[in-house]
Amino acid sequence: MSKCEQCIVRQFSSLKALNKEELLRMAECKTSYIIKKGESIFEEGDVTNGIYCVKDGVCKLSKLSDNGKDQIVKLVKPGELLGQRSMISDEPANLSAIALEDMEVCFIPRSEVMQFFNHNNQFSMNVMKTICEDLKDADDHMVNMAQKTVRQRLVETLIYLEETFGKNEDGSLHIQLSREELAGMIGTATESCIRLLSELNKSELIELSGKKIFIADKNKLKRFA
Amino acid sequence: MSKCEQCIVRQFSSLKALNKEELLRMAECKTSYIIKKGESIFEEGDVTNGIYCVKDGVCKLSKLSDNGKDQIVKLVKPGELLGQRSMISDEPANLSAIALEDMEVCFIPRSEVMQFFNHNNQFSMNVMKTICEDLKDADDHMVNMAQKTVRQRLVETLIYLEETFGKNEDGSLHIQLSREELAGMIGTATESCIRLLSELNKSELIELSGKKIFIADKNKLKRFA
DNA sequence: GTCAAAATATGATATTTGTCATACATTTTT
DNA sequence: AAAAATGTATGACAAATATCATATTTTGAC
Repeated sequence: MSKCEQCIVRQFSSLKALNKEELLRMAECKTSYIIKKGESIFEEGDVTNGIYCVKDGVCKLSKLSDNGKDQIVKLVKPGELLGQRSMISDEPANLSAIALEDMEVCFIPRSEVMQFFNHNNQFSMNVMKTICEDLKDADDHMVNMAQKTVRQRLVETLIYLEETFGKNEDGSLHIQLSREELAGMIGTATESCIRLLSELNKSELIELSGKKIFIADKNKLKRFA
Repeated sequence: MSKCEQCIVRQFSSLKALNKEELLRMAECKTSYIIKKGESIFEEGDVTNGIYCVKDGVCKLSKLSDNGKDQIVKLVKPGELLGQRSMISDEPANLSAIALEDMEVCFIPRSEVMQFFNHNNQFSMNVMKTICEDLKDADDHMVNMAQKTVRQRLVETLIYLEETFGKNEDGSLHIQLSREELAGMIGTATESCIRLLSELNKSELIELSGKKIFIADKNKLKRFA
């Protein structure tokens, strides 16, 4: 059983507020999982009974809409926690968490987290601030979905992906999304997404090479949105 | 200065967890305001320095999009609190709160609320659960904006308005929104909103009479969405 | 490596939605 | 009451987007 004390990603989440004793307790009760690309950590409606700490890899949080399409609500990267809202609301998951890459996650049972939550004020404050940030992001995201064109959303998403997940050595977006997933992020049909990418490519704002996407001129792209 | 102890709407918000002593303290430091229809309680970017408790009247929480249109994110009714997220994040307001009817609200300074927050566990838990609920609603709302047609969103919004704010004696929706505001809720152009209302009217699913909107057959309307 | 399956790309077309113009109705001001 | 301002309604049209069909390319299984 690996020690939570030495886990680097802990520093990036609410868990950074835990003291030595709490970290030892957590190390004892946590369970580590390897999640392969495409597999789910939990799905909409699941009773999770705890939170997950993402140690490595990125996952999508998505929700199946009535029209049968999956809308991606958020991407989650190492250091972030999953299932905090469900834990506090004491409700089943509202979103599915599916790995976009191979992942390493740790599960911490609800009972344990609630102990920290009730006895460590800094920890609970951290969790609350995270949820507040999520709420702000969700509101802003909602306004974008309602008011911006698909092209604007695509451009902004591409820039977000580069700024959040970085580039490979060759300059291409590090995070790999299928066209269908990218469409699911911006809320459009897969074909429309592909068509617009093609168009941006022809305008030389981005470059496509197989699955790889290069942002040729970020500032020009931003202005174009 | 009116007594918070006797305020009925308190029962509907996180404030229900406060004890007698806390209510007395709150009664002493709160400020009551009358807000006229159309006036704002606070606007995007304002530093609020406290929360508002809605005693009477309904307001909209909206955000100005880059395209110059106001997107309505949420409607807030008596018993609900405003500005909780900003208080916890310690950030300026992300949304504007504008009265849709004449309102009565009480302002409770941040310092006071934080006292309750830090010393009354039930209160802070209530606040957190409210924010978690808002987050869930925002995520769901976002998926709807991204995946549903304008017609679907209009139909669902009309049903939501009836179920949440009720009907007048004559059967018309109790809450009065301008066409522009209704368009701002569903995220579409005012003309499109008007046109679709017209269409629903011709299909005899709703009835229009001046500003009044009657839902003729709710089940049929639901199925139609 | 070969084949089948899946993902990506593109064309043709239908549908939805936005924009602009204008008419009509209602409310407010004078 | 008249005039102005605002809100609502509708037509004509343009633009954006979805859908369906069909290539083409890539990936994965064998």
